[in-house]
Amino acid sequence: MYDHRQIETKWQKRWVESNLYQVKADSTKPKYYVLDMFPYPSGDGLHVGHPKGYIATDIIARKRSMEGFQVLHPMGWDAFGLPAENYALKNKVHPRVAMEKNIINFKRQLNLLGFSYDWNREINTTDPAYYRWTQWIFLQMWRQGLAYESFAPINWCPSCQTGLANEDLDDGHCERCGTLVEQRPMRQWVLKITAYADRLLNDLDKLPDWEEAIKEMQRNWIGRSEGAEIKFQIQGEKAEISVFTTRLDTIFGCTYVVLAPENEVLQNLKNKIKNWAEVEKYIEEVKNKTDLQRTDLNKEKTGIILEGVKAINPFNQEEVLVYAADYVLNSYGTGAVMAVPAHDDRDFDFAKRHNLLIRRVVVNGDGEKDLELAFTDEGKLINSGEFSGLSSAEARQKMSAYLEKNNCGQKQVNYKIKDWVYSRQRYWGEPIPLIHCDKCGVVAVPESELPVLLPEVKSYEPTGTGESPLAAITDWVKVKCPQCGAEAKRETNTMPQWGGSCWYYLRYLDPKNEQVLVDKNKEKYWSPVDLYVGGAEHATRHLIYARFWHKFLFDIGVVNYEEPFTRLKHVGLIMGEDERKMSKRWGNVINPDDMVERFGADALRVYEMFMGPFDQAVAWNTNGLSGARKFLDKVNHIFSDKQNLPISENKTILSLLHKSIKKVSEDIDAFHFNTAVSALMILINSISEYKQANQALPLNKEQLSKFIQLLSPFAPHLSEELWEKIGQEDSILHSTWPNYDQTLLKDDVITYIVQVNGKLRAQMEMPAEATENEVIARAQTEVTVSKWLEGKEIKKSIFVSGRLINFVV
RNA sequence: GCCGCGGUGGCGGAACUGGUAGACGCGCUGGACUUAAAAUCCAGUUGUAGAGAUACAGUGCGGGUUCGAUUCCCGCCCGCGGCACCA
Repeated sequence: MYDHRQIETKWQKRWVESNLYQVKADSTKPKYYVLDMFPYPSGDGLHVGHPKGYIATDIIARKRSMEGFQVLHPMGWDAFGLPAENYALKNKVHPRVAMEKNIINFKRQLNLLGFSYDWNREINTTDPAYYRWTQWIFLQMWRQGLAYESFAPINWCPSCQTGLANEDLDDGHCERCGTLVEQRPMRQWVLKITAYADRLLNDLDKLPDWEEAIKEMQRNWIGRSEGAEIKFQIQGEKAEISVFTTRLDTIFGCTYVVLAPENEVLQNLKNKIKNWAEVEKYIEEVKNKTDLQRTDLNKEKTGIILEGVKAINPFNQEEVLVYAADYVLNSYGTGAVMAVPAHDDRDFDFAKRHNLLIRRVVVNGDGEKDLELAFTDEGKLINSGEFSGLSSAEARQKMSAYLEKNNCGQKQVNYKIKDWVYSRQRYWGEPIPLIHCDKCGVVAVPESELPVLLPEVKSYEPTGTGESPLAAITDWVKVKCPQCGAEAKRETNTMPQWGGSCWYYLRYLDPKNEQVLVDKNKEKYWSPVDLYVGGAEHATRHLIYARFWHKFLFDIGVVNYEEPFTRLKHVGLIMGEDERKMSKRWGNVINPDDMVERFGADALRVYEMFMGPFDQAVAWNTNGLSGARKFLDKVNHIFSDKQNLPISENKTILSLLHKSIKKVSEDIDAFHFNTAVSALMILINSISEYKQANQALPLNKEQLSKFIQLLSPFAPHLSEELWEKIGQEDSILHSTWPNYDQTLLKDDVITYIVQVNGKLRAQMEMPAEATENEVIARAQTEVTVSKWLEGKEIKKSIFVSGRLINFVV
C-alpha cells in the first residue's frame, strides 16, 4: 500500500512550482490542441461523473506531450446564464458572489485529480475583459444583418421568466427547470442561423472524425428538405395561398388546402369567409392549447372549413376546399399545405374524419384498389394529366419547370432549424451592446466603449414583464445616442448562456490580448481544436451554435479554418450505483473528494477509464475503484523493493512488453481506455507472477521504465514518484513516449488450434516457422484429435497460418 | 412513426479484416497466513451431466451463407438516445 495522500500532494505541488503545464506557441514543434467542454460552476461542485471526460483529455494531452507535441490543454468557466443565476437566486446570494465561490471549489476539485491544465490561460465568460469580445462579435453580426429584432411569438418559460430558443426546450419543457413552455409574442433579438443552415449541414461531411451519431443529430436538427412552393389563387380574389410540399408529384391528388390557424391569410379573407364567427372561435380555441396538446400525435385532427372560399389548383384549374386546421404549423414552410389524402398520412386522417375526397394519383404495381391507409411511397403517376405515366422523380422535375413557366411557384428548400432567439429577460448575462434612439433607430455602442458592463443592481430577480431587471436601472439605461447625441436608451435584454461558449476555445489561444479577440499568428499556430470532448447533450445546442459563430468569424477573417473542432468525442454518463442518473434527488451522488481521499486520484482516474467503453453510460461501483487501487499497489510493489532484485531477462515478457506498448498506444488514440488499462494489468500481472516464482524480475530497469511511462497518463502521480525512484531527474512528462520493436512482437512458439468439423478438439504448441504440412502431420497425431478422425476420411484440411488447422471429415 | 446505437457469465465488460467466446476487473467459493478479523497470497468460478479426463449446449429470437459466425445476409423481439402532425 502506498501513501497516496503524500505522493499526490507532493507532485501536485512540484508541478505548480515548476510551471510544468505552461505552454507557448512554438513553431519549431507540431501542436496539439485538446479541449474539454468547460463547465458552468454550479454550487454542488463536481460529482464523480464530471471528470470522466477530463481524465480522457488529460491522458491524451500527456501522451501527446511525451510524443513531442506542443500541447494546449486549457480550462475555464462558463459562468453566465440561467443555471448560475437560478442557483444564486435560490440561495439568496448575488450570482457573482456565488459564481466566484463555486469556481474556487471547482478548481480545487480539478486540481485534486492532477489534471495538466495550463491555468495561465484560464478564462471566465463573466469577466468583462472576456465578454467585451462576446459583445464585439455580436456587433459584427448585427452590422451584417445577422442579428435582427423580431416581434414574433417565442418560447417563454413562466418559471425562469424569460424567452428561450428552440434549442433550450426539452419535449416542450424548459430544459433548465422543466416547466411547460408557453408561446408569447415579444420583442427579442434573433440571430440568423438559418443563413448558415446549408453550410452547417454540408460541412458535416468534412468532419470524418466526428461520431456519426452526433452528425446525424445535427442533420435532423437542421432538417433540410427540398420541395416546391406553389401558389393557389383564391377563386374570385386577388389573394393567393402559398403552400410548401416535398411531393409535388402528388399535386393532382390535392383535394383541399389547409391553412395553419395563425396564418395571416385567414385574417385577410375575413370578409369572404361566410362562417367567420365559427372560424374565429376555432382560432381562439387553438390559441389556448399548449404546444404539447397541439402536437400530440394521437389526438383527432380538428379543423374547420372556410365557407365561401375556394382555391385553384394551378395544374388543373380545379377549385378545391379550404380549411383551417391546427395540424398545420404556421412556423414551418408557408404555414399552409396542399392536402393529398391519398398520399399523406396526416391528410388521410383528416379527410377520413371530415369525409373529404381521396384521389389516388401514384401507383406502384398494386393497381388502383381502395386505400386503407395513405400510400406514401413513390411510384408511377396516374390521373395526372400530361404528367401521367411519369415516375415520381421525373414528375417533380417537369412539374417544377411547369411552375416556373406559369409563374405559379418554384423549387424551394425548407429547414426545420429556426433563427436563434438570442435575448434573455434576465440579469446574469452579457448586456447586448445596442442603443435605441428615437431618431436614429437602433445604434451600436462604439467598439471603443466595449465592454458594456453589466451594472450592479439591487434586485436581480426576473421581472416577468418581458423586460430584464436591467430596465429598472434608469441611470444605466439612459445614454446619449452615439450617432446624434440625443437622449436614448440602452438595450436591456441580455445574451443567453450559449453566447460566451460559442467562441471560448479561441480565447484560450490568446487569453489576455486587449487589442484583438485573438492574435492572428497565435490563431494560425494553434487552430483548430484537434480534439474536443464533452457530453452528447450539446450536439444540437452548443455544437451547432459554436459552428455557426465560427463560420461567421471565418467569413469576417478572424479565423482561418471553417470548422472549429476537428475530432469530437462524446463522453458516456456515469450513473449512480442504483443505475439512475446521479442526482441529489435520488441521493446517489458520489463525491470525487471522498474517493480521492480514500483511494487516491490515480486510482479514480484508472477506474473511470477502466469502467467500460468511454462513450457508454455505466453505473458507478466503488468495489471497482478498489480494484483499480489494488492494481496500482501491485505496480508500486514491484518498484519499491528495498533490495535490488536479481534480473533474469525473459523473452516472453519482453515480447509482452512490446505488445503492450503497441496496444496501449493505439488504444489511447482510439479512446479505448478500458482495454488499454486491461493491457497494463495483464503486463503487471505477469511481471509479478515471475517475481513471486523466481524472485527475479523478468525485465531490466530500462525495460520496466517503459511500463511506468505507459502508465503515466493514467496515473501521473504514482508514475512521477516511481520515475524519480528509478533515478530520473526530470518529470516523466518530459520523457519520450516508448516505441515498440516490431521484431519483438512475433512469438517463437505459436499455440495452434486443432478443429474437426469446426469444433475445437485440441491445442498444440508449434514453432512459429512450422509449415502447413508439419502442422497437419503433428495435429493428426494428437490423441484428442485422432479419436475424432478414426475411421473417417479427411475431405479437406483448412490451414490458417499462425492460428488453426481444421479437418473436415 | 423516422433516424442512430446496442443486446455476450452473478455484475462492468473483452474478442484483430469470419478463426480458442467470456481477456481484464468486480463479486462469489475454497485454501494459506492470523488467537481472530482486515489486508495480502494461492486455486476455482457460463450452464448441464460426470469424482475426473471429457461430452453436449451456449453471445436477444427464428432462418440462411460458410470447413468455421458474437462477427456476414434475411425476417423478428427488446432496450437506450435523438427527432417528430416539418407537409
